Amino acid sequence: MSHARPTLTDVARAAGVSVSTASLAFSASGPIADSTRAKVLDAATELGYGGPNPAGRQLRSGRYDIVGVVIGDKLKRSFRDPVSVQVLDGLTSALGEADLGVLLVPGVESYVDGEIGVDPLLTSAGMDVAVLIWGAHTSDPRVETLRKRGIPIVVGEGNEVEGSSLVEIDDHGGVVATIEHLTGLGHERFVTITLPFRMGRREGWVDDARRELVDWTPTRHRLDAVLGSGVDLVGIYETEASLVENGAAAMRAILERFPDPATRPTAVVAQSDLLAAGAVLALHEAGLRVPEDMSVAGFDGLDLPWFSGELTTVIQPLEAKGREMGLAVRALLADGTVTRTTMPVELRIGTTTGPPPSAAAPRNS
Amino acid sequence: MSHARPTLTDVARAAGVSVSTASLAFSASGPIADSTRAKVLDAATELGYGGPNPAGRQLRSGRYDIVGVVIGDKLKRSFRDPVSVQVLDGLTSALGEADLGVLLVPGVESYVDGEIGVDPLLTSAGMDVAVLIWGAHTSDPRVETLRKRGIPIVVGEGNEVEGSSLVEIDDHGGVVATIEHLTGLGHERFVTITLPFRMGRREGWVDDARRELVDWTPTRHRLDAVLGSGVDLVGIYETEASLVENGAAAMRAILERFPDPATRPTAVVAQSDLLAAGAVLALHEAGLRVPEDMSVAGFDGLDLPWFSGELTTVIQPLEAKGREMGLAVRALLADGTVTRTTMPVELRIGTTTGPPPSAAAPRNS
DNA sequence: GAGGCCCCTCGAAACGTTTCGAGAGGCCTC
DNA sequence: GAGGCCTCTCGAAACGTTTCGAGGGGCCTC
Repeated sequence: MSHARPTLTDVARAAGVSVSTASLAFSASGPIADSTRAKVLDAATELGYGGPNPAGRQLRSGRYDIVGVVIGDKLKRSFRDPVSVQVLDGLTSALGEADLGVLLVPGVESYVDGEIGVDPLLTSAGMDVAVLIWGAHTSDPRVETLRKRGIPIVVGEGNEVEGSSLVEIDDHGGVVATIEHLTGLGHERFVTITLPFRMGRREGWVDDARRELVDWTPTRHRLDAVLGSGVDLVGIYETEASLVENGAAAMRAILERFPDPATRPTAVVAQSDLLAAGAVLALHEAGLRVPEDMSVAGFDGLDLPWFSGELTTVIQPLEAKGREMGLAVRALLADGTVTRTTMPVELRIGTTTGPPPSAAAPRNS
Repeated sequence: MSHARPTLTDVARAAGVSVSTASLAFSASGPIADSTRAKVLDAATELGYGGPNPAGRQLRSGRYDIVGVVIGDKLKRSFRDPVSVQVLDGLTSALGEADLGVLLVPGVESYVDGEIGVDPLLTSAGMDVAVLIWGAHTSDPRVETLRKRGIPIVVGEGNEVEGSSLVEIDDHGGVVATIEHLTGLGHERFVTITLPFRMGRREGWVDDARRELVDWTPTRHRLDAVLGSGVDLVGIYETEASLVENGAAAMRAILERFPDPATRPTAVVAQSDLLAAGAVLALHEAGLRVPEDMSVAGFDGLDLPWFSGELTTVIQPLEAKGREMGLAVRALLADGTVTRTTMPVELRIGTTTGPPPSAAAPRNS
């Protein structure tokens, strides 16, 4: 008796009220006299009652007040990436304001032979809405699972998924602005360093066949913007992860492939700031100057306190994007409103881009 | 009818079996003939049944299969800090392996006049165990709340909380090894840059009164190790957050307070790698060399790809610590076993520490 | 003083599942 | 051929809460 955890019924009995009244005292959702509430709360304290049992509440009300947040393929990668972290940050604060909890869900359990296993949490955990932070297509097995469970979805950076809310940024516009800035400076030969293409990651130069396999939306959008701009793109280097070391490795590969300064690409468009920063580091390592020998532009607008100089980059409102997703969740929860938002970006011109070397020191000198 | 979501009862009826048998087909926890299971599963697919309702399951079984992870005072800070991120990473993978979900819980809702408000999620969300990643004391209101709810606790880096599992690292040993390394090199005048002291954050030099107010366990352990080592500690600089910029600001304050190279401290013990890295950057900024003009040691063993050289630091097994917490959770869940673990650390001597300037260039030269 | 209205409290009915012990039926063994 | 055991299925009983409509009582107004 003293061992079993007290229930609302016990509290009600001790307070001398009905169970329904006791419930009201906690939920604050119905009319109740202050004196009655106090009586109930006192009885609760007396008995060591820790508040209504969530399971009971959830079952009866049909609400969990929990949002499942599906992050990249590995928790590790998502947490390491400041971009995801900032989005997550905006998202959690917007959800927290509505007293919604965030349940972390790994994206996929396994990736074997192209077969994607859905994480058990996605199939069994209680949640009112699911947020797919990084992309989804209609054929996505995760979408399939959620749809079957009747859980509404908010997608970040994905293809349009029927009946789901979508929040994305103007990737295309950002990259186009970058390219225009660079061509305006006189650049003619470009290389681009891309984010991972798809779940089956690899690192290296991209050929035509591989180019068709871009599956991850931001990668595709940003690559398409370069391809569509008509500039002379002499190479596409695909990375395994958006990290400094990957950017550095990419730059080393670029320098190795184009040893001759005369024919070397003069501008590098990296799809993320960390990749760009890594590229700059590798250039310095090789004794080259930025932007005198090569211009490097990034994407994200991260604040890199350790980076000397300032990256030319596309500032995307990461935290605001997260918040926007949170608002989309709340709209879905409030009245089922499906929304679609595109966040604007802004080109910031830093110290890592400048005129190409041929312009600064003409070939005939 | 076709509108309402089907329940297990509907599936059972459609499959021509009892509800309990249908339940067995999903839970895989009882004996059931393969043919029967197939029949149930087919009926489920037919009806578009997405699996057992979590609320029902939770209510009946009393298990949520969810672990509440309480992070620092602000989600933002935790996510920005690679240290937390790595711990979180290890924790989530260890929990994921047991199919336990991670519910993110902001530590406190508010901090006003020393009054700590507990986040509503802590009082109302369903969870089997709570993990306090960064510290707790017995009088902690969060501990109070959880105890009342009967939720077992795993604490990382905290005071011992009665009846809770604890996972910590050997802070003291790490700092002592650092100090010994530095005194061995001939250093005599030390400064230490500390992590935040407590929830009410401030930045600046620490006087005796403030020194009493250290509330955060790693900060206290590491500071006590310096104080107890008997070296000449000429200043304690407290930071507001463990970030590169805070370390740089601290170093600027140090250089300002000790303008004379002859009396300046020659060794800086920073309580984190980011602080140490920031300190090194600020030294370079001021035209000083590391370690020739000043030695800097950190703590954490982070991998900083952008840092030129290698930090002398104490390597703590962050991810392993997270995993260890996950194991503690599982032990608690399995049979209520309360554990207490101290993880070992290891001093790594890098390129940021060396003999003090007086030794390299004696005063009488 | 009576009628009406508002504020508060109450009882009953779900919400959908798992668990438990009982029991039916089939097969093996002696 | 009968007994026993094993495998599988079943029915009933919770699990603890919220919600809904009904209704009781007090106070204000006329």
